[in-house]
Amino acid sequence: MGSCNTHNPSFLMYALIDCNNFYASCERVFNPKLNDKPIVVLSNNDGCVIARSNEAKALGIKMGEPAFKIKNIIKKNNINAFSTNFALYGDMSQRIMNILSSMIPLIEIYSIDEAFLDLNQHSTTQIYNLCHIIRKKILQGTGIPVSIGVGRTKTLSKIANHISKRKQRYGGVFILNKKDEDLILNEISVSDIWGVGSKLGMFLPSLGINTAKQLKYTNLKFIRSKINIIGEKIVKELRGKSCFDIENLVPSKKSICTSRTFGNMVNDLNDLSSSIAMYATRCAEKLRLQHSYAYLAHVFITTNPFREKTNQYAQSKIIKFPVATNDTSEIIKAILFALEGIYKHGYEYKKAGVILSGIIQRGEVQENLFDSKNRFSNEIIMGTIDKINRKMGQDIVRYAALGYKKKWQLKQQQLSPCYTTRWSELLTINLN
DNA sequence: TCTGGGGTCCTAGGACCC
DNA sequence: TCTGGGGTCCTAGGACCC
Repeated sequence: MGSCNTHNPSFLMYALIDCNNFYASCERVFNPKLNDKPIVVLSNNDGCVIARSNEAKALGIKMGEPAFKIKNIIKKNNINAFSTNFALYGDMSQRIMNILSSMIPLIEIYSIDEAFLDLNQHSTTQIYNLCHIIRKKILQGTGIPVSIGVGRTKTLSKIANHISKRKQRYGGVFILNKKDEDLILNEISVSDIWGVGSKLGMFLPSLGINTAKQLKYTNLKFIRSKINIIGEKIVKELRGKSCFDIENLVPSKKSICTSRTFGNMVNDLNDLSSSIAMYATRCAEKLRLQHSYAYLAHVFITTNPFREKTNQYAQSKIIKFPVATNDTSEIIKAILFALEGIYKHGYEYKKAGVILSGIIQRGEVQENLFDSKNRFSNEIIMGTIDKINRKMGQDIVRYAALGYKKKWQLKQQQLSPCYTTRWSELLTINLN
């Protein structure tokens, strides 16, 4: 944890580039009929709204709203609803990040649709021109519109981005210069600051702090005592002292989770076991992908908390491996054993998951004197399975515990084709 | 009426992000 | 009837040690 950079020359600038309504825009790229039409993208099981086009926002559809509650609005306004297509969004994201990397030496891929850029080598005029070129290149190369905000710290660049996205007149690029900061921060509500969530968004106003400008001029020690060290860093960032650096190296994950809400209620232990075995398999794959090992595995099951009238049950268990592992069969075995311990007959289960933690790198694995496993040959087997499955398709080679009948499978009734990642689903254009 | 002090490590839970 | 998924960091408090 580095301390804040107190020598932050005024020419040092950060940019935040953010794709506009990313998932909705991805759907649009391959289906131009959707231009100017309202679009929503739904979470797994077509459950909640997780992305909206501007037109859908204008119709009053809220983020996170359950789909069944807005069925009528969707029908009445001919809103195009899509199931999530992460293969498509992930691939589009990669293309955008590749374009950025080719133009800017230091970038941080912050999320699937956002990146921070280090622009410290550039003057304000250069930055302005560069940002417009970036927008144009991404639009030409991928069809995705983006907004760019520039400021003296990451937090200020987030605020600048907020403005560029909401005020059409800036043409998608807003540069927050030092002299204008107080004026702009005065217009920003504390709850719109990066790092201020729902709880702080209510708490800060109770202290009389309503705008970003008010927070900026609040005493540091006061904030430290009332909130925590992150609160203090946010204030410093608002003052132009950079506390959050550009992180251009992708750190390996410290925890790996695979969990799903089921398409249908599940009450049978066998069905639960096959789903859990599948999640353990995905987790182990992710673990091997970053060449790490885990010594803790966590399994959890829960009934549907929204169904208040039915009996509720939620339980979890953590298993500690004698030697850190990334072997799918070993993880499945441990997880299924733990599941038997927490499973209770007579409940309708709605969600289950597996989390791996205690993650370490290859060289850090402590061997155990009483270890009976042949870890060397297991690694070769895992590597081979990964290779085959990557080439031939997920779960072509699978453990028997996964089964084939999937009562718990997702509902995805509005899935768009994988235009960019599956040969059979490439877009075809009729030239007659 | 009184019950040491200080350090480290670990973990559960909360808040935040997209 | 129908309500997502995958992460990170911080803190408080307990266990343990000297």
